[in-house]
Amino acid sequence: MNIGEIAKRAGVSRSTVSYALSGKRPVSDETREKIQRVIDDLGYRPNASARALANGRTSTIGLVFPPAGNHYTGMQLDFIGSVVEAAAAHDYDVLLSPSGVDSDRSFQRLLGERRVDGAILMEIRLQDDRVDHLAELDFPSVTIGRTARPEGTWWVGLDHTALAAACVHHLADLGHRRVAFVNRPEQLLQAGYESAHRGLDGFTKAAAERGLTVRTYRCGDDPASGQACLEQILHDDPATTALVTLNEAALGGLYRGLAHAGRHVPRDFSVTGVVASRWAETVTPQLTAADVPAEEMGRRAVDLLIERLDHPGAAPRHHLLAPPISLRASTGPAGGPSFAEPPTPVSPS
Amino acid sequence: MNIGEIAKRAGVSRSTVSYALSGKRPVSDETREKIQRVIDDLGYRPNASARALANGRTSTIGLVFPPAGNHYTGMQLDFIGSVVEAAAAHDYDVLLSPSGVDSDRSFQRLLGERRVDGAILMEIRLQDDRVDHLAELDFPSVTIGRTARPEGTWWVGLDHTALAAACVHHLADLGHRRVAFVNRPEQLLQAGYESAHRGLDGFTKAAAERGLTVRTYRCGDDPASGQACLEQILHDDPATTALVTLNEAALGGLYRGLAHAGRHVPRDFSVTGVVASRWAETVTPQLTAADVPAEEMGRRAVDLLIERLDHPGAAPRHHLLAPPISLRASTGPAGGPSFAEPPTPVSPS
DNA sequence: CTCCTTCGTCGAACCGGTTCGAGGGCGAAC
DNA sequence: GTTCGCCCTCGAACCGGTTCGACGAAGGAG
Repeated sequence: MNIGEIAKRAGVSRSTVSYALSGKRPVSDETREKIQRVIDDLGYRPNASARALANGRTSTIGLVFPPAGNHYTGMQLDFIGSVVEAAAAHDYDVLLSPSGVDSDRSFQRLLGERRVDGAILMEIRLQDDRVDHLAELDFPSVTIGRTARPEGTWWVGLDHTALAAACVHHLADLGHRRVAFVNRPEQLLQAGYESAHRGLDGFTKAAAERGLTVRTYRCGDDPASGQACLEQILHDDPATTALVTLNEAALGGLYRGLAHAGRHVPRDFSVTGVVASRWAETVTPQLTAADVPAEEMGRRAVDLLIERLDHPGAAPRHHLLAPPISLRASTGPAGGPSFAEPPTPVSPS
Repeated sequence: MNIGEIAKRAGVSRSTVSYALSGKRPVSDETREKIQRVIDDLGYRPNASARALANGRTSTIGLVFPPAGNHYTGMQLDFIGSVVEAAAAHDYDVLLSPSGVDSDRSFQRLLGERRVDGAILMEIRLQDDRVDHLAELDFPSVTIGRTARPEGTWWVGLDHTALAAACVHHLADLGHRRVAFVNRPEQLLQAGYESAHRGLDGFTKAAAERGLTVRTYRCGDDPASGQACLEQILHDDPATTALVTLNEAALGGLYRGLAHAGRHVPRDFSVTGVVASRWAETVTPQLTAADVPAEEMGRRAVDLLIERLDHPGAAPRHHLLAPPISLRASTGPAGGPSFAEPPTPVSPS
């Protein structure tokens, strides 16, 4: 079931079969039909490894996955799904690489062994050895996120600074004066994760601009940490009336902490942040948030990579996205109705 | 930077370099060290395509992903993560295939073009053309889930029948008599999804055994559908006091619907089901549920596949898992404390 | 009737590894 | 001093495609 077999049965040479399939040289109608008939009969498909060896391209892109052991968030799933889908539309496969540690084994596999034509990197750090390494090699790649100095590289990113600032302004406009910020875990900040740092910057600057009193927290990527973090917030400053979070996975715990503390959302306490819409709509009340357009980002990353592969030497391009805040049900005016309404038999969740 | 270059610089033949690397024939210490030095200097790594072509194995396994366009659930992410991680431990890469439609394009790519040595399939149906097709070809594969007749095949599965029954018994033991079942979407049932059918079976039989009054529902995989479904349940039978769900993605909506209807969980209404622990712990109150051990299932699937690849002709093996119900906070006795306790100022979420 | 194109096809080389059979060098046994 | 055997290394063939140069047949121009 290889090309020689097809050639033999069709009574032509191997090269003719190849040309009939690729169309790179003219083949007579008669011959082409004869070959096609044999191929259909036998269900022949050319061997991907042989093809990759011959023309130097694997038709596969690598998706460098955050290090395993972390808790994966829903956002990451959305990235993966959209990347796979977009790649399929361009006839590319996606190879998953659980890399993260710099130039580790699986990273070497992808590049050194030429398993992929290009790569998409997730979970970018401000200083990122992987990105530097790829740039040095001039290996075709696109990052989802950007380093401290993204000039001259290919990337798709979110304007975390602006998004966090927008959250602050939203809360300030509602009259909130004492606001907490719930960031990603300590270890991710130390590792230099882009979203955590840029989000914190945007929050801090906007809060200073509006003269807010703020406290910032780092919080583990799980509900239990979220709950603990919220208790800490209310312990440190019981007068806090709102929070901004980048921590999707802790969200359920933050809500639970508020419920346990007897703070009703949004009457007594407002919550907002930067979260994938799927999650924002899962919690009750639904979260007012800057929706991370994960699906669009994945798709755009693939499109950029394909462009880079098809046009080597093209000028670097990027997309910086800043989705608007979707108003849902988790924010309200500071102070709330302050019992102007009767304490109706509220239905707790 | 190919094997010939290494050979030339080390002053040996290409085959000697190959043997030095693979160890399949003895090579003198002196020669081996000389070769190793050159390899280290140049950072040489053998080309994966060439190697795959020569020895017929790609060191890659395919993960056949549910069709895109579906909403991905957290459970799927856990499967993917654990499969990638387990595969890396065996020095295999993972190629993602967004297949699902029977014998479609990307399925053909994986098998026909020999991109992978074996495959792991997710989202199995009771009658599954993909599984039949692979069995016919005797292509090494393992399914996460099992068909109606899994005898003689390799799989890792969950005993959905037993799990749903355990949920029913748990509720019946607490005194609930009118219970609803919230299944996956209509279209997945029609497609024959295993979990939806076996879960429904287990629920129905156990409910009959315990003499419960039940209603069953199909519900879209998103919060909005969950909320609508809950409204329907209370509309159809306001005396319903509990529900069992297989629908992770709708869970947030079910909770929201209960809150809107003024039913407190678990005082007025109990909720349980089969859900990944990560989600069960995210909602408030935390869900009493049979935790799907997604991480373990992914790992076992890889282990089985590797075993099958390493020992062609080995007797088919499988793992049927039935994790116990984790008691959390979403179920309670039917009728509840019925205001024996004072209506404390409950904190609504 | 020749000469020159054009068209369609073929054979051979190549991509970068692996593997098999053979052979050179050397020490031990006779 | 042969002969045998072992250890190590080499050359060649092969995996299954792609691609280049060449060549024969047919057709048009002179």
